[in-house]
Amino acid sequence: MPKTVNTEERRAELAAAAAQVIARAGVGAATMRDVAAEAGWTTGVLTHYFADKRELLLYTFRSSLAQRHTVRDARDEQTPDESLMRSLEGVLPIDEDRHRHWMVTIGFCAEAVDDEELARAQRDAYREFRGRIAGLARRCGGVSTEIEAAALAERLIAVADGIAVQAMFDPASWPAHRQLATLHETIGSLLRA
Amino acid sequence: MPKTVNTEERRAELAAAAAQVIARAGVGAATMRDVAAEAGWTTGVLTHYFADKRELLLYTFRSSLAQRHTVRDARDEQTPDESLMRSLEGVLPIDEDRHRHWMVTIGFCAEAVDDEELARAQRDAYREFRGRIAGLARRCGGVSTEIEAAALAERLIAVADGIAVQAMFDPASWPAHRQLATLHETIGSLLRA
Amino acid sequence: MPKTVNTEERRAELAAAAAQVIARAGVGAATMRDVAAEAGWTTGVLTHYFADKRELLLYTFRSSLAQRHTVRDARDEQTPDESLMRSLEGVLPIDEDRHRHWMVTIGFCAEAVDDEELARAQRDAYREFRGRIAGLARRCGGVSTEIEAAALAERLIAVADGIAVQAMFDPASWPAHRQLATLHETIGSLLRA
Amino acid sequence: MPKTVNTEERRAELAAAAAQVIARAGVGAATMRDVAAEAGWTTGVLTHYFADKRELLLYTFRSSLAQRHTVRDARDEQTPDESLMRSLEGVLPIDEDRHRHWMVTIGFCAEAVDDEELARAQRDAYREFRGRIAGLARRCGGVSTEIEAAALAERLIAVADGIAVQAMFDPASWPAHRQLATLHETIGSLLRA
DNA sequence: TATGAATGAGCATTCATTCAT
DNA sequence: AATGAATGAATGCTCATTCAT
Repeated sequence: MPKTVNTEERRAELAAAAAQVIARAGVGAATMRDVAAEAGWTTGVLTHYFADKRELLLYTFRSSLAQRHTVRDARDEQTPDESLMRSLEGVLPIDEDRHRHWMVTIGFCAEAVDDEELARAQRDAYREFRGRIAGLARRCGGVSTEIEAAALAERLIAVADGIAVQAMFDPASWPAHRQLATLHETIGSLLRA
Repeated sequence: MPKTVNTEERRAELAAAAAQVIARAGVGAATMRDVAAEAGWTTGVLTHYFADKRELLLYTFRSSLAQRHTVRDARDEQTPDESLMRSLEGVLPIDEDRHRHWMVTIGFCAEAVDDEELARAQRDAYREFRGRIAGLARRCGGVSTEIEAAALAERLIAVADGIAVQAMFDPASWPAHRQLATLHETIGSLLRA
Repeated sequence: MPKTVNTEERRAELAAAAAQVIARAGVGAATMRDVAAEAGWTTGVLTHYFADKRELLLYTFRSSLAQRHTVRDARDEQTPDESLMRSLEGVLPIDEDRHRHWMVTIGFCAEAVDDEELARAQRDAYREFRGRIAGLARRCGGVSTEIEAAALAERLIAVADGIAVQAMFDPASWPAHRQLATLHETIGSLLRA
Repeated sequence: MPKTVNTEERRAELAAAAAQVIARAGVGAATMRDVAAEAGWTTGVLTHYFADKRELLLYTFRSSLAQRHTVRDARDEQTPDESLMRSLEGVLPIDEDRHRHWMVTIGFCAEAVDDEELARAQRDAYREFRGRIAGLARRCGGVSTEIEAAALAERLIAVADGIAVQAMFDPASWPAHRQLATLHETIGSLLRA
């Protein structure tokens, strides 16, 4: 009986290595060799678990995304207000994981140009996140209709994303506490208005 | 008597071609050959005006940025409020030029990982823009100190960037008028609060 | 008590799969994986029964050859004239088996360059066939010496091979009945002369 | 003004190197690197003059074919009988050039499986040759119709090809003089009949 | 100034082969 | 006996870069 490997686990392991390399050196510099070496395997293993580099990248993006959701879901026993705020905080690059996820997202975005499937994956991820935030906003009260909730979600996400982008471009100006403070204040203003 | 060429003009022309290719196919797929072909020249010309690909990319980013500022500056005879709003609107990918600029920005960002000079260029661009917005915010009234103006600028930019990012990821959901409407409403809320 | 396998049968089975893949896609495209899949096994089985790909190819060639002889031998209760003609007809790619054998032969030949053992296998096969045809020619009458028989065999084989080669290169021009007619007429001329 | 290269000449030069490598080591072993090295260039040159390996192979086959025709054409001031015989002799691997051409042909044939364009190139080459031989046969007298000429051409080519194949498979048994003698005798028999 | 020929390092990918189970 | 995970060398090909003209 041959040795059997948990395929999904192995794929996740390799995707984690890919995310690491992308965060460290950029998508352009993330070669199959580098990813394999980062994971402690040879290139042959990479092609054994992923048809090609594109599939690895797609899986890495989805995996990075799923990981963030998992973290959030683990804390689900919270008030809707807390839940909403935690979800939006999850967007900010305030720790290594979230910073890495932004790197993967940017790299993925750069590769998604001219690739409909990758673009769709990104779009779907965004819509799913917007739906999630809209749902939480609804449960928080303050909006009465589905449409209002969606519009509010867009604004809230805009603020979080906007802070994240600035923090990615100018990390020195944006330590974690400033990102969080700015997020809370801006969202406070928005909800009060 | 050798033919004389306006070096800066030629560089700008080549950078425009580079921006076009990056927007169409992504940084990863933007080869020297493609850029040269897009400009109607051969690769030799590219290497004649730029030391290497990295320099071309850097110049392309700065050039794309400068072009946007030029557009804005041309309309400077406006009230401070109008000026502020126009500057923030300039961030949104609501026409081909601005969409292309975002493509260049994203591609540049993906390449800037692990390259301090590129990262600095991006950071400086951001800081310069923040300063500009803070200045306008000051002249609009409503904030009394330099520090308050900077903080407000950060929030305003966050909103504009956040909408832009969503629009880039999901263009179908974000036609120009929705981007503008959401920007105006969200910033209205912010200024009122 | 381990399962016992008839080694030779298994090797023949695998060689048949190899012949099939070579005929379908060419030697160059006949990978170990493809051959194993064609046979319904995994690559591990292939390497279990053959030391390496070269050995598989050699065995496949010999196996393909032996199969043709078996077919001929089964019809051995014939007059010498009939036997001779049937043997020469056996060269023509007029059915799937014989077409496949030519494919294997051509592929084998392409690989035999720079490989003395493979070249020898091919040479020996040819000599054995020539001897067989010479023997039949002798029994048919018309030649009196061993040497004359060998010379006649060479000519007869040349005709059959020559038709076969043309038929392989341009199958549309050479349906089975034309191959047979041309063989019979040409050999008729030769024997009459 | 840049250095200008005669593209066709360079392509022919590279194709000659490819033919050399194929004859020496087989198509399977003829790598781009080997061919480049044989020609005294780097791999980049190969891809500069040929889109890919397949195109190189196709060009090499056609080039090898054209070269043979050129040789024949150079001797065109001959009686039809001589012309016919020289053309058929041209098929035999009796010198290095013709041997190399057979190697290229066999390798090409092995690659043409599953590749309609290569197969067509080979088929067309054959038909063109048949037409040429039929034309010569007609001018020699002995056949009265177009159809008879074509049928005769097929037989003549069959004999020449058949001898060539045997000579390729068993060179030791087939020195040049034996190939020629067998060709002349067999074709003599055929024409007399 | 502009060309395009030439370089060669580097890439993703393929694949025969090994081997623990 | 059979599996399939893993290896890693080798392949075709890309492409930034150099440079003689």
